[in-house]
Amino acid sequence: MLTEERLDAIRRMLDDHGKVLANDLAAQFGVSDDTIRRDLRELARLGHCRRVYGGALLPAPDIGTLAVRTSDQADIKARLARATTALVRDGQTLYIDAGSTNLAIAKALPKDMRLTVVTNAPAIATALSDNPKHTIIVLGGLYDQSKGACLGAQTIREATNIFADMFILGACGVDTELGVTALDAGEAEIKRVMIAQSSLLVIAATTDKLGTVAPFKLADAARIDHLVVEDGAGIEAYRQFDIELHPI
Amino acid sequence: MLTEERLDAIRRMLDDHGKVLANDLAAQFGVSDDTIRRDLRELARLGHCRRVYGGALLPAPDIGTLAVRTSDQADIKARLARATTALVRDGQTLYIDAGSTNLAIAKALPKDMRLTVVTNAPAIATALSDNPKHTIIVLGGLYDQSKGACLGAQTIREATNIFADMFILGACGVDTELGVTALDAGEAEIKRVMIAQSSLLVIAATTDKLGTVAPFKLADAARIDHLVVEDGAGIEAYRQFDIELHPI
DNA sequence: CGACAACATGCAAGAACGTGCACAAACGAG
DNA sequence: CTCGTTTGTGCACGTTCTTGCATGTTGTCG
Repeated sequence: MLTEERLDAIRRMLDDHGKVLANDLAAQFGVSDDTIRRDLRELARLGHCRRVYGGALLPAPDIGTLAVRTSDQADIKARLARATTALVRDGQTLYIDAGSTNLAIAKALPKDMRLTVVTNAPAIATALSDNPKHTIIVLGGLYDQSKGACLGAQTIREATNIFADMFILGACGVDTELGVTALDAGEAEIKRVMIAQSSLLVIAATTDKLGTVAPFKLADAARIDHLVVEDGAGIEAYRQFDIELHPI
Repeated sequence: MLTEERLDAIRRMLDDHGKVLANDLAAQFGVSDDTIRRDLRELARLGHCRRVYGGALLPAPDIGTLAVRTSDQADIKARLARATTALVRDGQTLYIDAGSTNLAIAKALPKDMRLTVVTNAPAIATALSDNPKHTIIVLGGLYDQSKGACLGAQTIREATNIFADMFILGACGVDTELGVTALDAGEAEIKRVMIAQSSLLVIAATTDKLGTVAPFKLADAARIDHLVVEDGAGIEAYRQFDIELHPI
């Protein structure tokens, strides 16, 4: 049997059953476990499966989805959230877009202030469900599962009617030279609108976002008003733009 | 059985019943208590459950009102959900409005069907985040914290543009004489629009909803196409309206 | 307080794994 | 045809992962 035939057969078995066991495959094809492991490694590399101890599964279950990202670096995000919510004043209207850091910020918003929160991330609306003093406006439209946010024309249309005191901009690249950037065209469009409709631009970012550049430009670095980041990560370079730095 | 399969099975049991017992799980999977405890620790670390003495519960505590209702009668709601999702066909467009039963239904939707789900409940959009074959449309607008849904003029305006094969109507009163009713005027308005825009009207209700009447009328009982309820609760009276009954 | 169940922790056995190497078959160039 | 190269495979080795058990600790209930 040719190697590629075997790989194809494994893929079919994965599609049929959702999982395969390395032992079974070795016995079934009459090859060693090592060969099967090599096959699974190759299939995983091509994104056709996800290796687990004992075999492989279809790559369907939530890898890299919001839940995982949320628990990632949870302590840092909580500290970023506390520092960011300190910038909020009673009575303000906030745009908050999607992202796990922004979700942490939403949860940390002071419950005793009257705030209006406008968001295109359903998870953020849900997180604010037990804050009776907050007015929450959801921007609807087509929901992008991987981003956890509503994107597209409908969402943008709704945003153009709402002006805010502050926009808490979610995960993206921040660079002194190339400014603030987003990974995705659809994501970028709604973020640009939110920037245009807000007085202050606030970014809370983990260190890995600093100095990185994504394809779609949102704004110059000078447009940023407040930057909340971990201390030490070469943040001094941002002072030249009159950005208020909040190291944690 | 692969470790990850076991973790997944535990998560499903948690979703269905709202709780799991370490002993039962060990017996059921044929592994030691220690292994189950390790699994529960891992699930708790990922935020999928909350460990308690003897087992684990759904992570209810911080989200307050909505979450309490969610874990309440979780067992019955999971059975209602399974019976309701059996009515869904590949390629259909569904309206799903807010409510803890509807959230359970959304989670139980078959992942292998291409569905378009339109909802005014952010929690339902979030729950469907890991279903890549589903198209999700969020109806935005002013978010009502106590209902967990977007209500009001903006939401209604968006709904008037979307027609669906089926509307899965959430918690309200159902009575043979006085029809389907809602507790709240704002809630009632959006529900009426969703009813008007849908071919089939489906209601999945716990027994306490049957025979109760709320102030705001949504539709006559005869408008209901499918009624999914617990068995025995005097459901025969609904047969006169040509409603398809699905006792569980 | 005492009995007992559930728990955390450390440890050891076995399974699964990655890596490096050797061998054989297939292949192309001379 | 012969030689060197490439590719696929199996084996040996050390490593990592999972699991169950033994230990001592903590929590629950009468």
